[in-house]
Amino acid sequence: MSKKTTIYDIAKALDITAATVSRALNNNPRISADTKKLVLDTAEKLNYKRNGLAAALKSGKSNNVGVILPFINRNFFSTVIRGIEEELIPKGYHIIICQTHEDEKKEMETVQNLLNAQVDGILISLSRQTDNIEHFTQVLKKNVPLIFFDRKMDIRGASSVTLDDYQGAYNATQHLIEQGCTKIAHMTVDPSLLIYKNRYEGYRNALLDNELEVYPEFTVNLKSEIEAGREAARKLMDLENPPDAIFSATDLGALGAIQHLKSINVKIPEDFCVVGFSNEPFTQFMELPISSVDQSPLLMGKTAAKVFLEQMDSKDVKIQKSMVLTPTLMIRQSSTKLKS
Amino acid sequence: MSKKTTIYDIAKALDITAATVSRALNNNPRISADTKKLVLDTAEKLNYKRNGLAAALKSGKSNNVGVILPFINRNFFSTVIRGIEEELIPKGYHIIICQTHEDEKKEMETVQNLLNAQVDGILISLSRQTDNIEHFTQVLKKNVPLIFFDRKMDIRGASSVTLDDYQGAYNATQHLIEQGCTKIAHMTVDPSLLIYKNRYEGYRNALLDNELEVYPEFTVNLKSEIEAGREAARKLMDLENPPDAIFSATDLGALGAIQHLKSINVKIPEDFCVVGFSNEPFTQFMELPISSVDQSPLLMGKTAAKVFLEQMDSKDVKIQKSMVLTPTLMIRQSSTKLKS
DNA sequence: TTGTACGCGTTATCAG
DNA sequence: CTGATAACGCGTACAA
Repeated sequence: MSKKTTIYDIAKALDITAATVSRALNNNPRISADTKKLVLDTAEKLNYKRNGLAAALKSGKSNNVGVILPFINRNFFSTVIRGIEEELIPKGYHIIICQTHEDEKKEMETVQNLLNAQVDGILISLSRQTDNIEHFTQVLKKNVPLIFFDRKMDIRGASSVTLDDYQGAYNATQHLIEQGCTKIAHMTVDPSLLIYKNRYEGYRNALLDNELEVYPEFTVNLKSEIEAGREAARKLMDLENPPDAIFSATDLGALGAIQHLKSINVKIPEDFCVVGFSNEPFTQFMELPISSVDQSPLLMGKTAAKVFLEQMDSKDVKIQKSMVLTPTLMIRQSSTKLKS
Repeated sequence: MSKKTTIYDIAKALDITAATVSRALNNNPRISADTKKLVLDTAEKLNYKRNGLAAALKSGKSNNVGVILPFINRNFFSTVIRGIEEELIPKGYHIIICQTHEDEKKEMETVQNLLNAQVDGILISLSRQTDNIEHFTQVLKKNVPLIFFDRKMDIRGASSVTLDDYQGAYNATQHLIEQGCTKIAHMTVDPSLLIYKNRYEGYRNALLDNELEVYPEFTVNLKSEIEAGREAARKLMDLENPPDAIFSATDLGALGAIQHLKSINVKIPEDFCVVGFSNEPFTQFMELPISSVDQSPLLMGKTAAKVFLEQMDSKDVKIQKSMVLTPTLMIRQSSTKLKS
């Protein structure tokens, strides 16, 4: 089981001091090429492995960053993570991933845990809108970079990388209008979350800009689940004056709606168009591929990571950056009434 | 920005020694209830936060465990992670997640990184079968618990939690036979990976046990992608004597096959049955729901975590545990020829 | 029950 | 260019 070899061991072997070894190992200029090579060689020989913890304790830099998000098992989020990894791992960082399951209390605990673990930064997608920002101010007080992605909160000192949800929704709605739809319904989730509020606004303003009426009964709340989508569609179609299109703020909602519509023999896209949001993979390979708004999750992750790196590079100067990515509408069969 | 408060600060405030504070904070029995309460109170008052790094360095326990897997953005794996989290986070552990993207070199690097970061254990799902086990023996030499899940490797000292892939495949094939299918093809991925080998064996033995012939040309390799599934199905159906059913080792493969079959107007399930493997969510909500073998990912994650905890609890005694979970066949429309 | 003293492995600041 | 020495913050024998 042989005790781990430390820089002290290799110092003894070379009859020099640990300080010199440390310098050799860390590309410190104040060392001769000869001894450096000597150190490196015997380090190899003794199978030396640097103890990250000790270095972290001393330098105050753990090389860990925390990523907090609602769920990991959703393509959007897991792809964001991938983006973050692609930027940060090559720089020697480790990613600690924590799921909140949309639980605010868990979010606060998690932030505390990560701070205690001395992470170098926190990238977070909010679990839900909350008045409580105490845990975030604590992060900032400790001078730990805090970057929101997708679901943000406006806090002095915190950066953010988000999608232009308003624009995405506007484009989707505009597209439906161009397909000839005039009675467009909207399925949203939790309007207290900024992203859903913005999607609603985009929907609403697209209608207004086209001089279409905004019927309150055409906007329904639902959870992001298929059953809820089915149920919501049922309600909409039971209206006296039912819609002829749905712009859903989630893909699963759109899928549920389509399932219900098919069950009552509504023809899509001929008589009814549907657009979802998130561009989850399944939207492509359904029998009836579903139009959806892509959120560039990979880019979002990479961008958030880069913002973090910037903050690290200039920790003295306080930077606060808000970046907004442009969404892309993926037009598929579910909303292709006109063949141009 | 106020420097972080340490146990020294709170010791000074109470005019006692840091050692006492430490004891109070760690439920050490050798302390009076009075001073303990006093310490806890002023710790609260001074907003003390324990420095995990320092504790880790001293105790040799980082409270971090590494989870290494091929991809995070696949329902199976992300759900395993969720299972691991549910067991380990309440115990105060942090989860460091690393993706290998099926790259063996990256896997080896990752293992090294995690060891240098002094993780308390490593849970891993192999990227691909490899002859090189050096990185694993290093883990074991350092007496760090190593637990394989799903994709394992037999190494002395390492534990594993896997699915009974053989049984899953056997059941799926048996089910197809019971539906009246006699010419059953199999789509596999990388036969060098144990899981796929076992699935093949299960398929094969189910045929043999039912006195059906095993045609070599009925087994095709593919990557786990839709296009590959389509392509493979095309090849199979172009045979002189084409199959009347497919048992695919992946769900995406099954989906691709179904897409091709539909495109050439083969009726499913009347004239052709398909079963996949993994029970990915999309299999349920396709227009034609796809039968699939469920792998109990949540349970697998929880079990792997529990095995890890056992190892930690008795680090002196070497435990090596191999657990095998039983798969469940989810029968859906794609293979329901007979209505019983 | 509490204090003393030291070490975990590394890095940084001095001198020399 | 290199050596000695002091931290980083905490835990724990040992002694009192």
